[in-house]
Amino acid sequence: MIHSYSSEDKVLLAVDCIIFGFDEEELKILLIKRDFEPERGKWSLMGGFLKKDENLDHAANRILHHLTGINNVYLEQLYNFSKVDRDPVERTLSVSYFALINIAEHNTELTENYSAKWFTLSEAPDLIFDHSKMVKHAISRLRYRASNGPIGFELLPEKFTMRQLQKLYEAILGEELDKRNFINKINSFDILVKLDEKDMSSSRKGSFLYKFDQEKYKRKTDDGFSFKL
Amino acid sequence: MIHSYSSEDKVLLAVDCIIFGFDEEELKILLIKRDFEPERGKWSLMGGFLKKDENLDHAANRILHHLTGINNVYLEQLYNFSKVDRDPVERTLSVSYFALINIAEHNTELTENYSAKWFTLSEAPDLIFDHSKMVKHAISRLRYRASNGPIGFELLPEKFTMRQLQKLYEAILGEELDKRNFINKINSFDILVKLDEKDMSSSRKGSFLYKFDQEKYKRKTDDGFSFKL
DNA sequence: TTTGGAAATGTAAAATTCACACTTATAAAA
DNA sequence: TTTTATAAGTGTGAATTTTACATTTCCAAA
Repeated sequence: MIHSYSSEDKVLLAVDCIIFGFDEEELKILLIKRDFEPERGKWSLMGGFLKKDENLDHAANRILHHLTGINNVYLEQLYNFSKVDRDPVERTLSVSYFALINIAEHNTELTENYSAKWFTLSEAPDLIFDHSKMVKHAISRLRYRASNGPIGFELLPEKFTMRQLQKLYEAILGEELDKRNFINKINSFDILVKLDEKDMSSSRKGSFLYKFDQEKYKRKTDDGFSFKL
Repeated sequence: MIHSYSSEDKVLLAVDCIIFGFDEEELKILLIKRDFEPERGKWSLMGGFLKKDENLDHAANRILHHLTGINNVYLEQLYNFSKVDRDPVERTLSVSYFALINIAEHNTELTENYSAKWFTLSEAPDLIFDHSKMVKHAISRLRYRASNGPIGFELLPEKFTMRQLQKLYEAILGEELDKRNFINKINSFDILVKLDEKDMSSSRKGSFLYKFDQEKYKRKTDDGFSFKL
């Protein structure tokens, strides 16, 4: 039995998070303004290095918690970026993760410490290294998820209207959807509970509030059920 | 400007390849019997460590070439497996890649050197570490690719019959397909060229040979065209 | 009691997917 | 040369899914 692969090269492994939020109108991403080298003053994704006693999901959670104060967020590993000179300082690979968080729930003190800011997708500045490529990739994965089933309830308040949900999907997919078709589709998934509470803020009539039913969702996905928007 | 991230942990990064082949009947994977520690004598995926002057795609190609003698293979990065104790020798992360190769084209001398063997999916033995999980994941990605468009022409000879192509899809998807529906679908993609040559080996009538038209395919995919099987 | 405005709701046409069976071409055998 | 055996090749109608589209309902506020 051997005790190390001693002659092999070791590398630095970073984790960079594409953090999506939603403000009832537009899909946004959270970026930080670097006050450290390299590329001080430029915008980038929030990231950090993998520590030797944690796995990647753990690192992504840790990094996200640092910036937002939130734990237990939707996080999904995307891709390993590995171009040799992608980081000018030292050979570093980076695993991208995307996260979905409710903008209202994050700790603004923390984000201010990092000079972080929410940007709509179209207003987002150029990013350091290959971070812009990571964002593109994340958007396409997010769209894929959205057009293949329910996703993104993390981006809404616990109780929400169909209208809000539709707006979220429209923001993610970047296109307008038909109200009736959308509702029919969502109802066909059978993963929402209609409350008998109404939101009166948007109209005189008021619109019913719904909440996401984790149980039903779990049952469906466990049965190998495949959604499709 | 700083010159290193000196205080950060570095890790070993492996690349493991799930190598798919096809023998006109069944989908197979190529596994090696380890004659080195750890887990000598057990079956595993072909893998290797990332070197500091190469990117991951390069490493995957290198590893694949070592084992099969083939270059320029279809390779796709899958996922970074990072559980802290996944490798008992030393903290190692592994990025999985899946590859599609034509069984007939590989260098059998090389594979024999590695005591490598082709296994059908159902006959494959348990693998070391988390390699079985990697294989599962790869199969599901391959199935996804196959049910969303053309893939796997690498697994067939340059000229092939519709029957062969259908058998390949059936092997990948693990289900029988209707001949007419299959042909209609493939034709609707408009990515094959019908040759006026016939393969006489399988029937008295003989069946026309086709080849994959890289150009047409490229044009379609460039246009954001989305296939769907 | 009237009014304004978003919420809620159903249906028909179009497109896609699916299920299904007979004819044809040819080599080999008689 | 005729017959035979075998996989190749081919089209249609039913079922399902997706899309497009307009009117009525509810309620607070005036």
